Amino acid sequence: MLDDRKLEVLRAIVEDYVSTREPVGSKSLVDRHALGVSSATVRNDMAVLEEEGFIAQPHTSAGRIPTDKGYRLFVDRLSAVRPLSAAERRAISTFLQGAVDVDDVVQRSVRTLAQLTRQVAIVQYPSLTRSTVRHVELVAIAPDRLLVVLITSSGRVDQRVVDVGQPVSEAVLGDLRARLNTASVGQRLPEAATRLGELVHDVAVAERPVASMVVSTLVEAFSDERADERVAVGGTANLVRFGDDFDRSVRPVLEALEEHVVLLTLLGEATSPRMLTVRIGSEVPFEELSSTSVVATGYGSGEEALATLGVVGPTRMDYPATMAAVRAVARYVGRTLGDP
Amino acid sequence: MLDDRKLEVLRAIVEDYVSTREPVGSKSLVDRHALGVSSATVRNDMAVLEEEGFIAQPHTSAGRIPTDKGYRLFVDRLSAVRPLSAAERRAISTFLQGAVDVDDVVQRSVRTLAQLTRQVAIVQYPSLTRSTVRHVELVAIAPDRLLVVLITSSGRVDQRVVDVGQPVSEAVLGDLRARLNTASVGQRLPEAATRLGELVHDVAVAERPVASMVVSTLVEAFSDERADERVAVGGTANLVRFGDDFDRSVRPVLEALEEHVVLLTLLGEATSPRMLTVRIGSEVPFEELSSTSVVATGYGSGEEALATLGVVGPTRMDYPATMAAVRAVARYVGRTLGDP
DNA sequence: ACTGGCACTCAACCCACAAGAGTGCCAGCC
DNA sequence: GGCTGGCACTCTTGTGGGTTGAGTGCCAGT
Repeated sequence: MLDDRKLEVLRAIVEDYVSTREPVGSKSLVDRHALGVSSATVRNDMAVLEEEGFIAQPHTSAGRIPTDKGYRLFVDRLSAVRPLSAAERRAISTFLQGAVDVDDVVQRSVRTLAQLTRQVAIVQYPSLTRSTVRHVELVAIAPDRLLVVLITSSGRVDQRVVDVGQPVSEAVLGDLRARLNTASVGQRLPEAATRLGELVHDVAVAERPVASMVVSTLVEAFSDERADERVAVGGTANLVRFGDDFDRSVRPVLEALEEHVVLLTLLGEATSPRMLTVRIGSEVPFEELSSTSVVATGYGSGEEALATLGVVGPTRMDYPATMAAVRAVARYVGRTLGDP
Repeated sequence: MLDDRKLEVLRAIVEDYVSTREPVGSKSLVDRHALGVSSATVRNDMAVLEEEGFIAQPHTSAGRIPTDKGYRLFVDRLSAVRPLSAAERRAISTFLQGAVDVDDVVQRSVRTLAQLTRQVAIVQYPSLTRSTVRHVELVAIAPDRLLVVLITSSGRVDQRVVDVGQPVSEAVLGDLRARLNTASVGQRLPEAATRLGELVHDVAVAERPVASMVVSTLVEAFSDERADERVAVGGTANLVRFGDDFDRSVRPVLEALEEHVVLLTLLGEATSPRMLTVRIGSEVPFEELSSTSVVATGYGSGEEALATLGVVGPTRMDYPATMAAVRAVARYVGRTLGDP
């Protein structure tokens, strides 16, 4: 049904439409791509492609534009993974080089990604639940009040005050501190949580209430969802491009992008750093964003993702370039943030 | 030169132009405002106002629109401070009611302000240098390494590790901790810095190096500029309004608003919570924003400002309403964040 | 000092027409 | 059977001209 040439025609249409932003006709197609056949033949192929739903015409006697289904086929089977230019690589690494802390890394990543893809970039802060415990600290700020400090591998610091209800001696505190650290340091937060839970039983009965309160505070800090939800957005100016139907629908898109929930849903479940998620047009789970596409991937040092990043742009985007950029930035960020 | 009626005419022009977004002519003016004179008279007045540079015509035989100078006069002398409606007040207070921490307050303020004014809202995080010290904590994480924790009145927590180069006994640590707290708690950060500086001389010679290192770490934390620079932006979707010349220039504005430096400059030196800064069109210190106006004010509990917030919108904005909204939100935020 | 009236200007709108790009289809060719 | 050239047809886009109407400036009159 779809022989090689028809696929080739589809690819040519996608490429031309992406670069010119105008419906592409059979004539200009054969001019720009050495297809080896006449425009009439291409027209026939296009008729088939249209019947199959891969392309459409905005109105009779205009050129064709790819449908979401067409882009999907293009992304899945027709696009080569275009490697980044050396200049682009250099840009990424120098941009991220100077970062001083997690916040800075994320900010710079957003910028880099937005500039590279000329689209809206979204970067999720490293997820607490995926990072590991680096250090736990206990401080008595009053005889019966403790300051609990949690430092994670991603560099985030969280601290809370606990009223333990009974005075705690320095010795008990030191013992508890040591136990907490040996049990949790180096662990993923969820595992650390279970380890800490078991730990309570090993403590002398007299100190058990204290230990249990401290542990539950820590566990609460582990699963603090707010930290998980932090997201940085950049390059929204790229939404506005001259001469674009996308242009009229900028407002809803901007509005959607101010909703944290939307951003998080867009990035989706953190995929493995090796995988790239591409959602095209109607595949994007928001009505307002149905004329946009989302390219996202997880980042992290190991196999599993620390968090997710990606870009949002018009369905008519340069997928190979965008995918390459997203993947490259994710790799660099993963390296930078992975195990500092 | 400018008698009362001419001022009245200017005010009518500003109000009509703001609400209709179309150049306003003499005829429609006399229709909508009971000026008590004929359109011909108004025409004469308008000719004078134009000569003086308060209004201009986009092209011959069109209505007049206010110039920046016209808006300036309007803001300075012609606009009454329109009090907020009860509903608006309620909206603000319920919006800010549920906030759980500083981050949350700021996020909610941005949203509230953006919705209320239908413009782009900017809220600066409470400035470290303007808040006070609530608590200082020292923790030995190794014999010669200390964790220094600083908690400020705005709820921000900052901690750093210091290598003091010599072992520190628990007794010395306790002494130092007590001295640090009595010297600094309740002080503004800059004053606290000087107090701490003096404190070093009172310490026994043997511990002076340690004290000095801890103090300099704290002082560094005080003046950490990054914390000062945090700014939240919201309501960018409001930039896009149908049928608007502003519409074409959205891109540069969006770009400008992604620059932290720009945002901070726009908010300007934190003014007293009682003062409202209005910068109109060309008065805004950025070329790209010369068709926008900025309304900003400081917020805080006392006389002096904790930080600044404001909105950015088209020069053709409803100044009285915007100013009232900015002032009201600032007041609520100041109350919420001032002395929690 | 204000008003009514009048001539003038100019953007905006409408309409009609031509140009151009693109299509679909068919008959013919290899 | 698949490809091509040709042709009639469609529909958007651009252009020119005429009209409309809001708005102005000015002047003579109250």
